[in-house]
Amino acid sequence: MKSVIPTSKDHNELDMASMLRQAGLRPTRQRILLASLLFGAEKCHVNAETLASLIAQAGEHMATATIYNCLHQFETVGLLQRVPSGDDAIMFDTNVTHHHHFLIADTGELIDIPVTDFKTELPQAPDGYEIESVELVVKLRKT
Amino acid sequence: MKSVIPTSKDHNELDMASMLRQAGLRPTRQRILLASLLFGAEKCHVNAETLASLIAQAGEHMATATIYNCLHQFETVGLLQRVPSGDDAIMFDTNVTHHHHFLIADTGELIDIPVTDFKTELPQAPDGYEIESVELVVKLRKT
DNA sequence: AAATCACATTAAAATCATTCTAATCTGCTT
DNA sequence: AAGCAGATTAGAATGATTTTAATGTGATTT
Repeated sequence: MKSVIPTSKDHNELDMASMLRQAGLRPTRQRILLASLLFGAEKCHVNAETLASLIAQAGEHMATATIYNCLHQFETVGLLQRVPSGDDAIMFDTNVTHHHHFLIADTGELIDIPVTDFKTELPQAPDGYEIESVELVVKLRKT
Repeated sequence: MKSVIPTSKDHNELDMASMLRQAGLRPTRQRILLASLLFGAEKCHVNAETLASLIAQAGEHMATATIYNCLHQFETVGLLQRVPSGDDAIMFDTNVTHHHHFLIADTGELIDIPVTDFKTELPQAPDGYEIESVELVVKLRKT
């Protein structure tokens, strides 16, 4: 017999489903799972591999292609932002506000820098072009 | 009978050989060829594929692994600098001075921005770390 | 100038992240 | 409940890069 009282898991899934719907994405089982993993906690910087581990840890399964599809769809609708990364895998950020990054040289770890932490005077865009985005990466090494 | 008068090609090769030696690299035939292609002209932004084409155009041949090896060695000794790139291939820059880049969104083309073109007030590095490098990428799209 | 040795180069296979394919499945509307 | 567009799937394909294990080559020593 299934309980009628919504559990916190159910509640979370409802949240994620409506978030997805608002973003114009059909709330499928796998998109809801990914959304829970990404937006439920405060995990900030992920790539496909990170997510695969989280999914496995949660005792679930998902095709690799689906993970990539969803990451790109989430990016397209503005739920995620692509970020520069030291290594070869594509990294995404759940923080979609305008901000920059510290990149720890030997680990590849990323740390957000709020834009308010410094000011930049931008160069002029060449004729025929306009500025789409500005990304600053400050690479750090241990002292 | 071999001429004793150095041709301009010979001259160039001598230049490249001593450049390599100064950098602590043995001036092998393939490193000299690559150096000529990279530092002889004003080609600025290259990847392994670009180089392979240039080599083919010059009527020469080189193993792919050698191209990658040399690119990494040139980077290690400071003859090249790695630069961020929109696509998946690793890009190198023959301009090793401190500067930033415009990245044309749809072509992936890079354009140097001299540091003098704008000022940046850097954020404080977290405790235990120091700033190794600062890279600003201004992404452009056609108006 | 021959011998030597560490380092380079090589072709081919291996790897790794990502994308494609073609078949099957599933939210959603009727 | 039926049908359809869109989603997911496993597995094959791709493309950049790295590894492997063998052979070749600069530089140094004899």
